[in-house]
Amino acid sequence: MNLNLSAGRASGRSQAGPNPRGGSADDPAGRGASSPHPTITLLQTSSLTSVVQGELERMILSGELAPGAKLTEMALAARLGVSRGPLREAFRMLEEAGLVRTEKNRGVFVRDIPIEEAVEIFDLRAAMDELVGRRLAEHISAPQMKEVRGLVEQMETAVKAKDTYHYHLLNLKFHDRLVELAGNSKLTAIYRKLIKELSLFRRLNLADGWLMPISAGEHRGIVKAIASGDADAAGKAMFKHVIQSKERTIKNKLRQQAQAAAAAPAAKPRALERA
Amino acid sequence: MNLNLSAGRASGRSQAGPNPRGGSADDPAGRGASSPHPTITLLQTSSLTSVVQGELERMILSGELAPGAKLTEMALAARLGVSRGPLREAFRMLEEAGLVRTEKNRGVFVRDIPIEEAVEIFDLRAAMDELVGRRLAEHISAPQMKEVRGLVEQMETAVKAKDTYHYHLLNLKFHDRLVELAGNSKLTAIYRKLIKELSLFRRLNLADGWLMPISAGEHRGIVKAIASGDADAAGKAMFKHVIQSKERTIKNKLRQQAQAAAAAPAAKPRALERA
DNA sequence: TTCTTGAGAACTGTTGACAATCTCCAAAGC
DNA sequence: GCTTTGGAGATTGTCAACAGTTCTCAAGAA
Repeated sequence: MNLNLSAGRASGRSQAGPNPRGGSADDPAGRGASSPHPTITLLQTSSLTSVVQGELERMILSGELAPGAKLTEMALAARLGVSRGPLREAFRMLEEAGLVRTEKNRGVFVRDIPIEEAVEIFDLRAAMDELVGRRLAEHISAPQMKEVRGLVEQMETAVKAKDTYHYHLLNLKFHDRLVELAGNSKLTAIYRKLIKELSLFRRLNLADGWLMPISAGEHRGIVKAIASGDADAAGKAMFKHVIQSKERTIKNKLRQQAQAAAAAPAAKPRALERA
Repeated sequence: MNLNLSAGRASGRSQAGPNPRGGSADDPAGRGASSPHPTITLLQTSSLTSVVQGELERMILSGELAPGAKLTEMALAARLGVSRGPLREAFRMLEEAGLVRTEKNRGVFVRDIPIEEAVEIFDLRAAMDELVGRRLAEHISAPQMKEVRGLVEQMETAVKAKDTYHYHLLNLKFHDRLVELAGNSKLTAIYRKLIKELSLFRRLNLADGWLMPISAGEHRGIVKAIASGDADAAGKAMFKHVIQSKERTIKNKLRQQAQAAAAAPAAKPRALERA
């Protein structure tokens, strides 16, 4: 759960503290008495906008707010225990981050990443990861190398256990850590932004067991290339891995969509679309 | 209702407001039907927040609001003829876009890109442009090739005329167009965001004539590599060009900073920093 | 039946006001 | 003289209310 994927606020300190584990059962009518989320009451002094932004982002990335869902201002404001002002400011941040889209006078919706955009993101990520591979081959330290190898071993354990969920988390962590170790904070920030957007696409198909061994094998190749110090080889290994990951993901998605279409031929698949 | 952006209040000097139209052509809403009058579509798609965001972005990128400058809510709201709400929403967008930074209870400031971050941006841009070069070598069409060659020739004309200003504009256009022609909209969007941030760094030193011929020569090499259809060569040419551009820019900046420091030895260089 | 129409509800866009916090400056204390 | 303290002014954070637009849905007409 504690992937290091939190988006730090540029200003001031990023909120640390206990993980908000909220069973949002309360339906608040009155304001100020007790907020439904402990994080908010705890940080009333801190900027509500930033807390709301983080909470909305968590809800979106966890799937609690699914792609296409409408985010009604009044309902969300009541649920989070804030007024519409900070909420709207948070919307603007999420919009700029690519997680929601706004239609004037109609509302804010969780963005639905089309397959074409996912392809673009993968291609872009491949170029970025190629840079990462090169950099790491040149600059990685021994303890860092050991850490990365540890992640690969954990992943191989997950493969043997057919534990797709943990493999997924470890895979995210592995790549995130590699990018981080490349030492370019701008690259890291944009990489994470892209991963967040991709998660809006991958939602349906994060678990697909038979792909794990292939992916895991590529990871071992990446680590080997980095360890060899051959910048070009490491870059190419990263690039190819992302591209192949793209092809696997896309193919998988198409197959799932076809299955879904076959299973429910007449049912309306998505009623919220507007061309 | 009233989009009057003139300074109506008596605070400070009354200055005729800049024309709100124009600005960035971001129009993500894109309703399908074509409206009979452009004014109608304008009102349908643009909220005050989006107009203010565009106007602030224009002011920042043009240097009217310099890096480090404080953006006081009330003053700006009065100057733009809107209330603080839309202004604050625009602030959040600009913050996420990396153009301003926010300090809680203290205000919003135009961001000052440190030299380390500029280096990171250049390195990232190099990786992205390498992808651009590869893609173009594989997919560019004949008319597109002709258009790009035209831009290079215009730049060479500017070099001969020692017209640094137009060379700068053409250079931006050249690279922007190449990225656009690569056909990856996500890549294009992020590239442009990076360029905007970089402009906050380059502000001081966009005009430095003697570098023009070198840069122009590299452009010709890039075009040649793309035309040859050799993806690897084109990618490498783009990558190297950006890296060399980075080194020229950084070296130039350091030299200028040293000059400035020598000219004003005792003056406090930056009083606004707070760790 | 099917399409149009219009009133009411629901929602978003915008504004002004109140509360909390920070900044600045002068007066008091060492 | 130097530091501390306290209060006024200025600025930001948040909220509630008003205004304008879109949506819903039932009634009426073709």
